[in-house]
Amino acid sequence: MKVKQLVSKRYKETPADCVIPSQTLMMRGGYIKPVGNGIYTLLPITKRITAKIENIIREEMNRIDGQEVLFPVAMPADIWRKSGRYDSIGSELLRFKDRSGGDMVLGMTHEEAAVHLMTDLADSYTQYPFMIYQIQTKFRDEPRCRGGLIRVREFTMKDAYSFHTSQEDLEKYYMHCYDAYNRIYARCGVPEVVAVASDSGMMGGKVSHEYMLLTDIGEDTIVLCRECDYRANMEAAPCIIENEKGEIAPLEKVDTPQVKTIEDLCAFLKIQPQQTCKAVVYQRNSDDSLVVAFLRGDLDINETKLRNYLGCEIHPAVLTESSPLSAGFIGPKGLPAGITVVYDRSLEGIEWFATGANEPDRHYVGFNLAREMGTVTFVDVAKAMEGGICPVCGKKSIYTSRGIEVGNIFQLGTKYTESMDMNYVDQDGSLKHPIMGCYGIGIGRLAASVCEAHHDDYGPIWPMSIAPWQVQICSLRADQDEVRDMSEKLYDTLQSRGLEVLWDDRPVSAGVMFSDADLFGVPLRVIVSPKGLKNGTLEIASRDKTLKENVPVEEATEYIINYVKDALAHFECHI
RNA sequence: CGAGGUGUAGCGCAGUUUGGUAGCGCGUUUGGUUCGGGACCAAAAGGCCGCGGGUUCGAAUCCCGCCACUUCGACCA
Repeated sequence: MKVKQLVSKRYKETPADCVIPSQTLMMRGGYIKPVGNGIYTLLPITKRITAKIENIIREEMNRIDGQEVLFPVAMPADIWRKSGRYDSIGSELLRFKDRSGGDMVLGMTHEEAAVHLMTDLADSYTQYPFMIYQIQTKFRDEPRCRGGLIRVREFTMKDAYSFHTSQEDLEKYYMHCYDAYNRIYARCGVPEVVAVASDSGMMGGKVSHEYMLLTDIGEDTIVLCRECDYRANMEAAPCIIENEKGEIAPLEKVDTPQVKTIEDLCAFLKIQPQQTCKAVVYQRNSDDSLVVAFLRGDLDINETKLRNYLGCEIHPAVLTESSPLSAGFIGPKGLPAGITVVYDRSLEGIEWFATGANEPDRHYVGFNLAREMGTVTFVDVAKAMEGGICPVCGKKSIYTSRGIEVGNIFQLGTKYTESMDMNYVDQDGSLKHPIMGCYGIGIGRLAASVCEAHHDDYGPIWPMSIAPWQVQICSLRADQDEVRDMSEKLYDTLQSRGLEVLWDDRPVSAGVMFSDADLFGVPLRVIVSPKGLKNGTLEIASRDKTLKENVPVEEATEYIINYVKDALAHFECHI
């Protein structure tokens, strides 16, 4: 491909509203063009990258016996009604009507389609296990898109669904998939992507992992241990801390005028946040009934864990004048009836703390939960915190990091096969629901994440395995016959040897050519110039700046081919 | 859904306060000079100033309504 023919345009200036490096560079480099909110056209350069990512994924899915299929994007609502998700999922599921008024949806995930397909096809235990996957467009009407390809509404995803006749078999396969995913990220040039335990959310099921690229611009918070390899999403991480019991003292009600926050309370009483108990108030979405969660004052509530414990959807409460609760002065003792109360286990064993007295401008001090409230049930609903105790190794070595989720794997169980009534006949003649797993990777997000992980100020630095081209030829002064002839010969030879070559023979200044090359991010660059040819050499340089060498013309071809081959072999890829 | 911001040439922006010929830089086209890190000179093309209504002799500018995009938050396999 010649640069002058490439459908693409590079920009010197950063487009407005770019917030992360990959977005800036992909916009400046002519990789993507926004069409609407969270909707992008991928230009040829991006398509070349994503095609390679898809091929790597395909190889790895096939290696674990996956079979590629293609589900529809637009589906009749019926199968989504059958699973129950037509009603349970919010407006991120795009619903519309066809010409005859029938309800339709755009696929945001394909569990329903997978079960629909397999219901007829896998009716005997002898056919299990198996996995089907597809690489296809998803549409999710996200409320908030962000960061170029990092969070969009329409995107390409590899989604896979496995079916099993036992939990053991699912778990065995799940581990194969776990390993396959690690191989995929390594082969795409981001071995730093790590699997973390996660909350399975609306997907149902128990065990799940998210694959995270740890980076400051990530949207998720990851909890990690400095001493062992424990890693979990904040949503799923248990909060384990040590309590100072405190001295037992009589319960005392004190005036605390206008002291509404933990910070105010600590300043007012001259105590530490760990000596307080804070209340967080939610309402159930279904009937707006109140839920109060109490936790140690220095901790934050983990809504996901609270939601899971309650088993229903909730939202932060709106406390008005007429509310039975005194905002800022809520405590365990003397709460009005009819309110669900949840005690976080961070309160367990504290014998002295300050908390609200459920009347304006009053707090209790010397509160002893066991004494005041009797035996209560403690639940884990707080966010894990820096310096907390690792649930695996038990050391106080927990820290947090941000991450981009570039894939996930779930043990689904029978949620969909039950709701959609998919059965098989088992060995003993009984009807059973297959057990499912599902496994997703966002292709565009992965491409952007690789850019996020590997770039400099001037552009992306693509790994050889997914680079849009393997070699770029920069012809400085292509108007001179020697340069043009040498370049063309090299271009033809390399291509005939199976390499992917981008050739820039435009009559532009060296600065423009190099700046554009930086934005293309092609791993290996060959510079053909009058200066070099005078010495009988070509300059060969790597985009990552680890290589810069003048190679004699007659050796250049083999040098380049060997370099590319070696680099590809590192990723288990080949010409 | 909440709070902000922005819509002016392909891209980045000024102009709006105080109404009076629509501008600048980059990019594009043509000619010339340059030539190893975003060169220079000269000429040129390119705009329903987001949309609709209103005020006015006159609106990019003031008023009303709408739309879109966007940032932060809420939300999210």
